[in-house]
Amino acid sequence: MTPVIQGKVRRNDEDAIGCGDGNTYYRVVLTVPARTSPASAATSRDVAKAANVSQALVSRAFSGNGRIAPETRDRILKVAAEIGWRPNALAASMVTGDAPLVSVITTRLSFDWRAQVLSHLLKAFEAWHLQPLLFYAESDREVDRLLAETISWRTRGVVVTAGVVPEARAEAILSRGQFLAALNRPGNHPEAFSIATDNPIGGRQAATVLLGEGRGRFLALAGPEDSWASSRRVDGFVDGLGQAGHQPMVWHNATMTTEAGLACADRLLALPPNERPDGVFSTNDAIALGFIDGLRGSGMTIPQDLSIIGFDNLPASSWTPYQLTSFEQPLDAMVLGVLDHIHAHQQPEAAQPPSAPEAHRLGADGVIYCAPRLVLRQTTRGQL
Amino acid sequence: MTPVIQGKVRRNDEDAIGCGDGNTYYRVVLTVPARTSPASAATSRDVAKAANVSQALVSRAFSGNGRIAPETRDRILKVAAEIGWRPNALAASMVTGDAPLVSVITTRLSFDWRAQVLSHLLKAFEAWHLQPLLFYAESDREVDRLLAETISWRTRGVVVTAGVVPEARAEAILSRGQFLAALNRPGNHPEAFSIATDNPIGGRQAATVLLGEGRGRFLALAGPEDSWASSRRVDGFVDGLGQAGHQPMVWHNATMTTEAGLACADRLLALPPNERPDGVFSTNDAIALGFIDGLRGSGMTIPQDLSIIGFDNLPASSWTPYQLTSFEQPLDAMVLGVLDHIHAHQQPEAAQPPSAPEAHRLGADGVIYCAPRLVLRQTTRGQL
DNA sequence: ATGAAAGCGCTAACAT
DNA sequence: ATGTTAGCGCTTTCAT
Repeated sequence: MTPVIQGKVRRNDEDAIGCGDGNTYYRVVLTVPARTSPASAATSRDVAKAANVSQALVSRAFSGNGRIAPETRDRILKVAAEIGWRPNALAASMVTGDAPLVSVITTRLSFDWRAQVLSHLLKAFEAWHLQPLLFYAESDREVDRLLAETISWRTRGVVVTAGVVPEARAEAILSRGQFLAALNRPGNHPEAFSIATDNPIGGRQAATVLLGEGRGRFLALAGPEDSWASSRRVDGFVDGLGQAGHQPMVWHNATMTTEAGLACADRLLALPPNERPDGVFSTNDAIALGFIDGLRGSGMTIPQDLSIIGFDNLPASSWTPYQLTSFEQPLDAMVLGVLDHIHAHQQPEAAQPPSAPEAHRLGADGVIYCAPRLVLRQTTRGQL
Repeated sequence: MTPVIQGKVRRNDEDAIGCGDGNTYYRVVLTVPARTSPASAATSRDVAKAANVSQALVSRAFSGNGRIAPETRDRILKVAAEIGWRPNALAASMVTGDAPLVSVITTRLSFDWRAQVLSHLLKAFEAWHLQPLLFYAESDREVDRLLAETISWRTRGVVVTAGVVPEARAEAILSRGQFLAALNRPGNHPEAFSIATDNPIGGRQAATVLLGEGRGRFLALAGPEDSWASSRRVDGFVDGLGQAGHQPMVWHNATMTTEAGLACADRLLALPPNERPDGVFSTNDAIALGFIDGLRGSGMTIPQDLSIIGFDNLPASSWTPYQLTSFEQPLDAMVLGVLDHIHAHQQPEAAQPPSAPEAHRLGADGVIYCAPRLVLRQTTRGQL
């Protein structure tokens, strides 16, 4: 079949746009005629009629619940396929009071860890026949509103990967029997599930590495002060250094981007050489990568003059010009943990220990902390 | 409120895991008691009872359809908020035969263009109060199956950002009145909406730039042969060079990753110096970035010995060590186009010209092509 | 301005 | 093994 546009194309010559590429573009309006028959959606009743059975049998043919003769089943399935009918999951959820739907709160998928999180989550949901309904928060302030909108869809629960969960909202969600799973942030409720990278440990390990190199002036490149993960990483770093009698400078950044990293490099270079830190821990890789770029051409060399450790282990961190020592977040373990929780929520009787194979500890705040994995590269010279 | 875990923590000492970080991790099993009341979900009837009105009024209070006294409305809204009730969108869709749901087919969100696409789409949906239901395809082979699963949810239509849409499937979707929007791929049906980057134009422009520099030996770093976008970019490149009497080598790669780019660099370096291409067009930035890294330390300098142009304009392409000349895909225009189509689909009578401000042309294949934007950086020395 | 009642497309309990 | 029936929680006529 050759796809042929059968609509009318309206081309306004006054809308011609030259692009300097030797081509002329037009604003084009394509009008495709609507289908003659608005396709009144088929129902199980239509299938039943066509297969000469009762409507209930159609339901049974697809669900597998209740008795049905195999040959009847096959006939129904064949007829349904011809008509192009599948059970309406929305209608089914009316009756059963449950749809295999999960709400997911996410935010801008920039060049960072978030896209990876979402990707892993989506893959896991697909594997478990859970349908993710996405709620996009442009800023953290919108998260609570989205959490509220979530309830219109009567999903099994909500996975939060952005912003903070207000206590009252957590209670509201849990009290209607939904699960609440917070990824890399506190759940703010005793019954919420929360799993996160062990940020303080990462910070402490970073301190250990830098101290082991004999560094003496330390700097933490942090995110916003209200960023939970970043703050915890700094806490651990401060802690680890403190035990050795050191204390780092902490530079906060409004955004955790490469641009912020470049600015931090400028700030460092503005210091008198003898006051410049030589042991830097960045609470994410994006800042660290920008920082490294900002130091290029300044005469400062890594790791001779300065060591730097990042967090996230982005793909770019292993690229030739960076070779950034970093922490890999235990993404698989965390996603596994979330799915374990969802299953346990669905079948409380069959509750089994979480299958996450990674090491983890339970914090006093109810958060399950999974250890990050240190990936040593060329921006440090130490061994653990 | 201090979050206090009230469940029992079971700690198996035999599961102790040392991590070499001075901490000991345990596999921890946390048992939180189930809520005493399984929270039988509230319904509009509960709200009605509490507000001393009929159930129908509750519906009117929220929908705004039908007459209702303002004070009654306020009372109902207040009561509903106390109870924590919101209209069940699934139930509503039963009656109205329509839910503000959109299916989105996506795939692995790796370090590439896809995360950006999804991010923009999600943001647009949020702005238009459309709820995206995500379908994740680990490989292109799964796309058709997901397309079929899509129909269980009676969404308004489906946006495809991965894989190919079989003609029969397109027809099945469209025949039930759903829209079908393909992003950066053909819709394979006259009534499907398809919008894509003008890949051939990009390829041709790349040729123009490289020819303008006086390059004489050309190479295209391509993706798999069945990649629609990559192939069209190569087509344009071959075309543009052909008009000047040149012909490039074309190296196909199974994956369009930095790793593939590194391998291509090795392949180039294995050629005798006088046979090496000096004008390279990569059909995506990831390959180009890997290629640049692969050339480091080889003695070949960019853009003296060799120019390279990528496609996608990834964030990393503007980083100091790369400064890659590239094409920015007209993402905003494409997403806008998709949303225009969805609106037109919903209200055919109010059909209005697409609001995408970018230049675009209508291909003979029914695809709306939006011009990419050339971003000149340091891996080329030419001017357009 | 409000209420009563029908019914969306299904599943599940019950009857045959 | 199959059919009949009663809803699920809403929106929407239609009455009052």
